Amino acid sequence: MRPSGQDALLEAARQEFSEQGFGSASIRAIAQRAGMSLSAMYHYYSGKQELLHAILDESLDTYFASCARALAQVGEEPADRLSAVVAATTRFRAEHLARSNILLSEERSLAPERLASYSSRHAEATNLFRHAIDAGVAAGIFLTPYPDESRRAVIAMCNAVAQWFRPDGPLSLDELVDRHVAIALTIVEYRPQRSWSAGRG
Amino acid sequence: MRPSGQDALLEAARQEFSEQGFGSASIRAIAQRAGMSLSAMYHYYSGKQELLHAILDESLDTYFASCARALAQVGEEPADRLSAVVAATTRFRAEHLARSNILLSEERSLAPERLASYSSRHAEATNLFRHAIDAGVAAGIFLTPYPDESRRAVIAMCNAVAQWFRPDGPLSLDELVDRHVAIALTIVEYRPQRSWSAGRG
DNA sequence: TCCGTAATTTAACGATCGTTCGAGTTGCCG
DNA sequence: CGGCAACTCGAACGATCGTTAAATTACGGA
Repeated sequence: MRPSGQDALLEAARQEFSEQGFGSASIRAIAQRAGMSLSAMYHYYSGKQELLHAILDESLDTYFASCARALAQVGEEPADRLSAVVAATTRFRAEHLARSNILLSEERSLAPERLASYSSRHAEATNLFRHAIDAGVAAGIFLTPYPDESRRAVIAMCNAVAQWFRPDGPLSLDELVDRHVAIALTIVEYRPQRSWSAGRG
Repeated sequence: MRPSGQDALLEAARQEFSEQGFGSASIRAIAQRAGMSLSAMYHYYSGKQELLHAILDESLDTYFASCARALAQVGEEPADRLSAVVAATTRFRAEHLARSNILLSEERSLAPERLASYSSRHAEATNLFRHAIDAGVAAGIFLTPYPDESRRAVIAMCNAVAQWFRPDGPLSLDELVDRHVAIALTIVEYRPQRSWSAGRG
């Protein structure tokens, strides 16, 4: 069976917002792309803004779930946690190009009331990187003198995937993820220690 | 004396396009911001598209001039050339936030006819990084196993500056440039050699 | 069967958009 | 002074925008 009205609508809106930008996208084009009339759309969402809000919310849910799944499979070692977050973020950017493009460029189109909650969740995502990197620096296994700039560099590397990656490109996603993890560990200047668990206290 | 009509118009358009996005920006708001009537604007530019084209063109001119100036002050050593390009790009992003935001997000708003020439110049900018990095890898002083992904990571780090940097922030621009250069050399895994000039041939 | 709710339709509203037109003003050059 | 070009203006055009209203169909439970 084909996707229900809601799903088809969100998918159509994702494509339009991602391709044209929120301001240039037309809700008539979205409805047509979803195979329904303009008014049918208003039965599900009360307007263009709520459509954007729904997309951003659902996209963040998907992203956080992906990060949580990756983090659940590793221990407390900062290198493993950073690797997990880098891998999850790179994979999300590549597998959800439209979602990522909207997340990364349409924050300005959010109504002021909704911007606060979005910014809060955005900061929460940044903290996933921050905690892993700061923990590694504190433990002496990440030698970078610039934890903040390193974090921004790692995040920027992952985010940029949404701008250039194409599924049919020469590089497989699995290979890209491995390379991004390696580069991220290079950026923070990861130097493994013999025993992590014994190093505490 | 205050800026002439053209300059005031371009500055106003930069602000509006950067804040609202090309699609959402109104040429009426731009004209008002520039202190002239709507029709006066059409005396200088034949439409919204040409306004965007003029901004992108002038921004790229400024960027390339900045890169050329930086490269003219260094020799042929790949590390120096990469450092120069990273410094010039980081500085440009920070000093021209509006220009950078438009350059990095409004390519999709360009008319198809003009997109070709823009993409060509954009690729030329990428090549500044590519040549420096590939030369270093070929010379054996950049040890990164992933020159392409390293290049994308370095460029992404520089580009991201336009999204978070604020002139009144805690970090001075000079200090940020130094850190970005250091991180870029870390990403490509720069290992200095005793004598570069003797290593040729 | 009847009722109520969901789902979907066509039509239209007011607003704003990019663009154009025609006339008016300014200022320089001969 | 006359005239031409650069410049500026208010008003309007047609199109499209987001949104709303009224009316009709589909359908599940009492």
